[in-house]
Amino acid sequence: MPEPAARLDLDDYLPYLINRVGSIMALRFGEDVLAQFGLSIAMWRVLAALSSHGAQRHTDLAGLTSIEVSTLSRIVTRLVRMGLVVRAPSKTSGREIALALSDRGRRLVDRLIPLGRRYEEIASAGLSKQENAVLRRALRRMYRNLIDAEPMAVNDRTGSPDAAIRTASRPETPTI
Amino acid sequence: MPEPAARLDLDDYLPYLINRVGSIMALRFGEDVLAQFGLSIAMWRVLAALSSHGAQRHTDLAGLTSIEVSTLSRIVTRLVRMGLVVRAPSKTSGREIALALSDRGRRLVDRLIPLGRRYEEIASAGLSKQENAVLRRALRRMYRNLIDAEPMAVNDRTGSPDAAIRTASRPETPTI
DNA sequence: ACGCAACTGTTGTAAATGCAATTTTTTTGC
DNA sequence: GCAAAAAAATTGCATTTACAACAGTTGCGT
Repeated sequence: MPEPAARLDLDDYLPYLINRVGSIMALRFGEDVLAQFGLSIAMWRVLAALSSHGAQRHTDLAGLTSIEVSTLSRIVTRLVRMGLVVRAPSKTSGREIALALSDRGRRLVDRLIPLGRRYEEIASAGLSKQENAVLRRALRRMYRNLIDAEPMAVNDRTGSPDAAIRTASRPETPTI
Repeated sequence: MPEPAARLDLDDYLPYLINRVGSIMALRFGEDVLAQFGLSIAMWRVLAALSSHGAQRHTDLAGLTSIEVSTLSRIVTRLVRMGLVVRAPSKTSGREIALALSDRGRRLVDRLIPLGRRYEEIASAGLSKQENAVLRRALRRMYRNLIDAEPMAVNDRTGSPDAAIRTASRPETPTI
């Protein structure tokens, strides 16, 4: 007997709700604001992370921004060429490179921040202070839950031979 | 007169929190579950939307999934080739519902739904029923707010009379 | 000191993505 | 009924992305 056909109501499914808000938010902010400055969403994320957390190594920045390292590498190259970011080889370690905002980059970000805040306001209009607080706490909690979660064994009937392998080879976990 | 250097605290910035949760959630579910079925996140979104909302036209499906129409077109082609989706030949005078799950597609989705639900649980573990409800309501409200919002750009002539409902159709790049 | 394993960042390459046509289908005005 | 207009769907093409391979560093155990 097949499953009782567990129905899925998208409009109450958390991953769907989150993706949908994220998509429209990026679309709007990207088109309405960032495009005018010649920036993509990814670039803005990099700049914002550097502004908020200060100078970072490449790998850490990837974790902060949820951008894959190789993708980030090219984005940073572009930001450097645009004069918004500077690369500073670490004195203590020959393999690490510290990334930081240039003066121009900092000035740009400082100009962008109020616009981002404004969009945040627009998005969360109508939410009470409590609701807003709950929302943020919930999102932070979800992130932690997912970071800490063990990979779920999803087996059909036959034992999958690679469960152990998958556990071992889990690269690319945005460990903040 | 320079701005008071409005500081941005990423860990309290809604777009950032949302993007971060969306990224990790997609990464985990995609790697742990979907990969074993030969599906990408985008494919799963399409299948889930068809399951939840029934047969859809191409454009509507794009709106539902926040996937750009041309991208969706190719994804659907692949799903059809995989035998999971059928393009209902739009009868000459009949209804114009073009895309639907095949029997095989429906069976697959029915098997995937509990797994998605499980991940939803994992993600929202530790949240009370009230918090969970607030979270969902907040996300729905944010979506509506952003759909309805006027572009706040500084230039261009005002009053875009195009009241047509805007649908998020961009990327696998959720938010900032 | 040595060698090997793990870390860091970059690059090669195939696949995915988004925009702008282009083609196909549906609606409309007469 | 039919041609024009509008809307929907697909495709061409340049850009972007992710995975893997690579090259250079560091750390650590022996």
